[in-house]
Amino acid sequence: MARKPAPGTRRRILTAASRLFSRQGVRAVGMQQLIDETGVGKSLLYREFASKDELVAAWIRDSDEEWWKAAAEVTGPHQGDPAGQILALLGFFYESVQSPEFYGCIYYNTSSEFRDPQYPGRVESVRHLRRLRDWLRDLGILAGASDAEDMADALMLVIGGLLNNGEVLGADGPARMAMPTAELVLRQYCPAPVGAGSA
Amino acid sequence: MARKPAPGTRRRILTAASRLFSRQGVRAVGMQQLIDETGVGKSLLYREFASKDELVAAWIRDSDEEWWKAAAEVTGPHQGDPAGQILALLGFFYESVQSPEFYGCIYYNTSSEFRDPQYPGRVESVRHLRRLRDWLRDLGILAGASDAEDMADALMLVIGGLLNNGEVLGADGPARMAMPTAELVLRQYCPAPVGAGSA
DNA sequence: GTCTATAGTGCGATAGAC
DNA sequence: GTCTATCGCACTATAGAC
Repeated sequence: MARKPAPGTRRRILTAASRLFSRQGVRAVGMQQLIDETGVGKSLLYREFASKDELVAAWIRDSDEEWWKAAAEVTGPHQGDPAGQILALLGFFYESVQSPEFYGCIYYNTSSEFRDPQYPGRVESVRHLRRLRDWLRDLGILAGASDAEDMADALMLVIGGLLNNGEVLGADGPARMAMPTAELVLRQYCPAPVGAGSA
Repeated sequence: MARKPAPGTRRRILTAASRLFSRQGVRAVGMQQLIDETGVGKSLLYREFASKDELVAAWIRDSDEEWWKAAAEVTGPHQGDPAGQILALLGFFYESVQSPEFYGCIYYNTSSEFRDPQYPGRVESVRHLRRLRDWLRDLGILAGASDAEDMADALMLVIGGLLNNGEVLGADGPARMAMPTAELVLRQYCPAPVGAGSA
């Protein structure tokens, strides 16, 4: 009889791709490298992912999915306190920047590596960032922000600055001001953002 | 006697390199493309720049130099008003993001494309961003900021967020909040940042 | 394995200043 | 014509996608 297809091959490729792409960047990693790392054959790799472009897109989609799960875990304990959820989210970002495993935000980085708006990995990256922005807006509405759209965009500025400066200048560069700056933005737009009594 | 060396060759290569690298990213542009665009011969190109890495570093250095000239012009009219200089600088960033010629910040982008801390183009990029941060700190001191280091880092967050979100999400995304957010930061740290009378 | 593209080298031909 | 900067092309070797 024929050999059964090994389960989890796709997952294994995705895991290796994630490690290599996020560390070294997409363009710096060849398909051969994926093959060497996973031990998977070329034919199988190309059966799972028709092209490198498609693999990149699948990696971004997969990371996006994982990210939302992690974000839900982080904000879960602050159910019913949208401002607290926003701060918890920022704290989550800040932690990830401090990790030795942080090599920059894959959504910003992949967009920066591929400028063609049609490039699948960029399309997925942009989608992720838009979703994040919209989530912040929704939380802003729940928190009673005077202008949730403005607040969401201002917070995206802080997040983008945190992630990108964190990669280039390190966690003790501008990144260290992410939490205070996010709180400043939150105070600007929300009636009683955090456990702050009026002065 | 002999043929004179054509003047401005190096400049011409640098100009073409700047156009292509900033638009498409460094890794996406081949040396052959530079040769085609400039009409320069391969041997001459490699005489001016011993390697692509060196060309990239020279391009970043050159752009850095140009940037500081432009920044001086922008802040010049606000001599003696350091808070005004900071706002003018932020306005300058915001304008560049709105330009149709904006393809993202070359310093953040190049750092994101090359993760090796030793890569010359990254070294130059990091240097540029550090200088910018230090300049903001110096302006903060002149403006009487309560904590100029914190303020400089917070402003770097806004700038990084502006430039990177501007490239990915467009000038009417989070980028539009750059000026209000910078003003918010400035008000937080400076006694009388802009023409703001106490309420 | 195949085919393409890349960085980088080197040489002969040519263009131009004297 | 002489001399040289520069171009254009052929070439290697490596790495890439598929």
